[in-house]
Amino acid sequence: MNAHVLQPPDPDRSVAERIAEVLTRRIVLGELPPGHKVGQDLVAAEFRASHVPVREAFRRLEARGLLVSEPRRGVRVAPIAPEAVHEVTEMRAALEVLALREAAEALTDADLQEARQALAAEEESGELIVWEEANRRFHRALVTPCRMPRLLQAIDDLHQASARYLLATWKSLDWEPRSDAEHRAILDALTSGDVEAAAAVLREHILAAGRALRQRLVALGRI
Amino acid sequence: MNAHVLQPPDPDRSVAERIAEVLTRRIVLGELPPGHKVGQDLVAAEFRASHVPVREAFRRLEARGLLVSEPRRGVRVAPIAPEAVHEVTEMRAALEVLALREAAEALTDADLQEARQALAAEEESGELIVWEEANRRFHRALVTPCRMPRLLQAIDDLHQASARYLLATWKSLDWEPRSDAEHRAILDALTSGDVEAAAAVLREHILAAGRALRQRLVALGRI
DNA sequence: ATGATTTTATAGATTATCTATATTCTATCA
DNA sequence: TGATAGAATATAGATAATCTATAAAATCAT
Repeated sequence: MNAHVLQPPDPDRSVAERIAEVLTRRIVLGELPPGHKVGQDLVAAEFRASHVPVREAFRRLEARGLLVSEPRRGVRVAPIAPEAVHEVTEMRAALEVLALREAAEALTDADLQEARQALAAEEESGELIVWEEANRRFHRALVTPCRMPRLLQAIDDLHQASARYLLATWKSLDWEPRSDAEHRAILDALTSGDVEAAAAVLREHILAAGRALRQRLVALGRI
Repeated sequence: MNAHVLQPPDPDRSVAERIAEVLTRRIVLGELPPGHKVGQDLVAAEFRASHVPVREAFRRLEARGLLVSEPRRGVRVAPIAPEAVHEVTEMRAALEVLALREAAEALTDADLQEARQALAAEEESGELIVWEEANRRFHRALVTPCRMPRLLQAIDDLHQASARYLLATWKSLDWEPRSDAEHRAILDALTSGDVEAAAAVLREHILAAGRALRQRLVALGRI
């Protein structure tokens, strides 16, 4: 019996991969809140799958820091704590700056064009989730040319965590479109070939965004 | 039937975790060479386990970069390439420096004492593998106090990769004990409270070791 | 009401079985 | 003889039914 009613069959991707993908999206979007218990049998039933690929998907998300697993007690959606925001922010700053420096010499006009388009998409976006997608596109355009798969994967994982913190903290309601002046400054520096200036702005940009997020999160905690 | 003949039963750790641990050790030590095909049924038979926890162990090691998985073709031990050495080296430099800076204010005399003991163990070691263990102890002592679990996990994973590259490149035969002057310089800087100097030396130390490793690996490739 | 005890639900794992694909072996033909 | 198409085999990925141990919930006795 072919089991994949909801998802397209797609023989090139394993069931575990597809489950991991859907669960990732739900966690990042906040549909599954922090601390939420994710029962393997429930997920298996939903995806018309057995518990084996579900457990494999759990292991993937655990490695990415989206799920936490307690022995004999199953898995839960990772909590959102100010310390974790700080951690992810600092790691992003360190690794994205590294990636940008490594990408710089390989950076083509097409890459810069992609970043410009992402920036335009940010400025057009009226909704947080749309802005966040463009934001990720922008950052990714700058680092992808470094061609370091392990580094890029680590940055992607951290970005996912960041996006989750952002969406959980600023609900679309009270979010207002931001100027993205820093993104523009990074692009200008890169266009004029000043990689170090771009790296410095990128670093401060990530840290500032992290600080804002952390403050807001602490404030929410006090309410 | 209780299945655990070789490993102690230990109900607190899952079968998957124990398999992952043993496979990790084998890959790091080079007992399983790069490119080696790891058959799930073979591993399952060896551990007297079913293929389910074996696959979970595979997912863990895949996330750590020790295994690579091709759909429908199973998993292989990750290759060792000069580009990967460069990548891991740069990531380690970035993240360990971050961790050291964050750890600095929490660094106790006990931590420094542990680092000193590790340094002594390095200098006493006549064998590469013993030295490597002490080396990891040293680096870990400096970063652990930062209390950032995600960062520490990432550093640990990178260290494992580094250790694998080191052991694969310098077979114990042609390795000679090294002075570890840089480790001593880091310790001296920290003892005198100069965190920035320690961070600078740590960074250069990691990068220099990475360069040496990479050069040797490229040379081996040319033979 | 509360603490101890039973019940229930479920995580983790096994075993047998199934399908699809990669690989290997073999036989055929140029 | 050598390349290649096709059959046979091995195995990855997955299912389903079942089992044990434990954590959580419900029940009962005090």
